[in-house]
Amino acid sequence: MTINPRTIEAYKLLHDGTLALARAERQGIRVDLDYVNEKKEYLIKKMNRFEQKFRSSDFHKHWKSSVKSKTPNINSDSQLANFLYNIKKLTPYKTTKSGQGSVDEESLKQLNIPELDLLLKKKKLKGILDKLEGFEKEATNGYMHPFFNLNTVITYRSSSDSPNFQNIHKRDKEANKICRGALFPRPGHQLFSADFSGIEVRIAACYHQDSNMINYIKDPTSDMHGDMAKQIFIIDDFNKKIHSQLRQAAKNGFVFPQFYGDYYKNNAIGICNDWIKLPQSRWKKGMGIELDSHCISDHLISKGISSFDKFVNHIKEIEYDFWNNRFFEYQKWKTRWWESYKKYGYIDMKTGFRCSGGMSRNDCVNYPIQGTAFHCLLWCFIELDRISMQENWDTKLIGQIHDDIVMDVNPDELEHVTKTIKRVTCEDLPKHWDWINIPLDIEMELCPIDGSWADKSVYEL
DNA sequence: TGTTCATGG
DNA sequence: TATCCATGAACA
Repeated sequence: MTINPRTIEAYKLLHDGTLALARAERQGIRVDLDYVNEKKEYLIKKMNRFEQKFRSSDFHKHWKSSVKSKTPNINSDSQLANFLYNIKKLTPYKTTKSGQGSVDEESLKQLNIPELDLLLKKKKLKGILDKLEGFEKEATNGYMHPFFNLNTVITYRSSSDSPNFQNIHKRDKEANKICRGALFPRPGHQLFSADFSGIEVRIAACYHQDSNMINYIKDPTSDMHGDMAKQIFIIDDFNKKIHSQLRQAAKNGFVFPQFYGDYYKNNAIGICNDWIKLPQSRWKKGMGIELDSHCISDHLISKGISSFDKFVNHIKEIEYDFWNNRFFEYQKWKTRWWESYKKYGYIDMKTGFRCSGGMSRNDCVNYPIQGTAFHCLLWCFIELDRISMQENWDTKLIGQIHDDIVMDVNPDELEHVTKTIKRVTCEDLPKHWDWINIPLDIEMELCPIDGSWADKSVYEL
């Protein structure tokens, strides 16, 4: 599969984008190396404690006795898999792509062996430590300069490396605090970010023009994920605010996987494991997350979903309804798009790139959306870079995370900068590309003056 | 070098 | 026919 620009404008987007991103790279972001060293020491000590505890356990003794000649490497996933699934003959919760028993976090948790928690905790800390060491390695004179590439990704999105600025820990609270707590603006400045809300969903709508989807986007009182949560968890009281965890479960366990081409059985498993913590194998009363004063499992059982198999079937019916009723036009677009690819051998992005060569059905409907959504951000990034130089801003663009622009802001310029960002993203961009006939929106976050990236809070214009 | 695991969108 | 895209570490 290859993607090539078909217009001068498409080529120019990458050319100008490369220049704008190069200026952000040169600017860089400040790293507090004393803080990094302090946290590294803390992490190493904590990791050692988990490791010592693990090494003194019966589990480890058994593992050690099972390997010939020397001690097992507790960092080796394949040695662990061999011990668990070949020596101890445990049943793997799931297998990897190549058919081996998996030892990822989910699989180890399912085994319910307390010692494995020690290994998992150590591994989590190791990930944080690696991130800090990456910062340290790439810092010169207290600043690091992550690269932003436009030539590495199959969909013509961007990537980042040395260090990767696009996968710094965020969701885990402790990891967020440690990793982002190492990153600062120039003295006297503030870190700031502006991210497009639901840009892929909105850009997808520019392609498929599904009327129900457009209503969801345009009507601020509507809530697609909330509606799906009501349907999935069978909540009749439509006046009641959907429990935020259930809404998240619907969003990340059903809606997005469905958009990317997943199907009901995986959704059912994912919702149970990752989101409502209801073990499929032991579906019973009093388990899963709390809903009001009782557990989600009790609620589902009371609604007739009395086993995991029934839940799978329930999700199957919801999937049918999702594509054949709720988002019927989106579904038709996917079919048309795929048929057209099979007939002509390529598909064209709204931004002037042509994707040709071998693609699966999922690739075919996902690539143009992912690429185009990023091109929206890239156009804004180029425009803001141009304006910042023209108006001689002290505020600088320093990076980008797919749908998120990151800046190092002079507090005196804050108001002008944020108004300019809002105008460029929500007005100038849709004027520049008239195929954007869906309203766009951004959310902004600001850190205190001299505060770290871990200290950001919502910023209202 | 390919696989698996973590992280992010 | 069945989850899209990346980087990076560690191991075999």
